[in-house]
Amino acid sequence: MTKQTIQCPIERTLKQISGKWKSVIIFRLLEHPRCRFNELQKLIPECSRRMLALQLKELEHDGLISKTVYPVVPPKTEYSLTERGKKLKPVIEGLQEWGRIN
Amino acid sequence: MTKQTIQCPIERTLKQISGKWKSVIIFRLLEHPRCRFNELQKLIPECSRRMLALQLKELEHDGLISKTVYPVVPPKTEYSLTERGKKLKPVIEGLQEWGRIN
DNA sequence: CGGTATCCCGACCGATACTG
DNA sequence: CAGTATCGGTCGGGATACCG
Repeated sequence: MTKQTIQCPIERTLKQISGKWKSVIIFRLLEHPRCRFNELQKLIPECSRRMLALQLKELEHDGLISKTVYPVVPPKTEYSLTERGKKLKPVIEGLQEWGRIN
Repeated sequence: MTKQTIQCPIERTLKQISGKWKSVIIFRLLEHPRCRFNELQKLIPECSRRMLALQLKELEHDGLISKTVYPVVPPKTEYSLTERGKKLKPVIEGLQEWGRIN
């Protein structure tokens, strides 16, 4: 879990999106709503299965994404952004844009 | 120095602003241009002198802030945002705003 | 398929002391 | 005033193996 020593809003936000893969996961989920675990893996190949699971868990805990588990065999899950998570769109795009031109 | 394994623009940006105190330093410099070392310390009291120096050095290295050293005794330095750093304003404000209402 | 469990190393960061 | 040096603890995250 994220270490918590939050002072100001900007840090609150960064804590929630600055895990190693979180921002990329959110970014991917913005373009690909409702992704399965393996789909996310393919979209972010450098991220290990372990880390993907960890980051997804934290994002879910922070209420940025939600997880749907279908009780089937083999297992099937789907991840999507919550309303709260979707509100990050302009922020994520701002980060993306600044990084692109700088 | 920041570990570098950059894939996409959004991560480039986060690498540069998500050090423990970087975002706050930038935020402070947006409202208080041209800050001395001790002034920043007072603005961010929870940040140790050591960490402040480290973070400032990385921000300078990444071209987000610039440092002016006045050759006087006792020493006097001033930190301010570069043009590149100032362009982060909307991004930082976006982070701030999202954190404030969420 | 969608995860956990375990081991382990290096980066991050606090505390403290020293310096030009 | 504006830093640097050193030590040491914590923890993020990689590699690998296992599971329902």
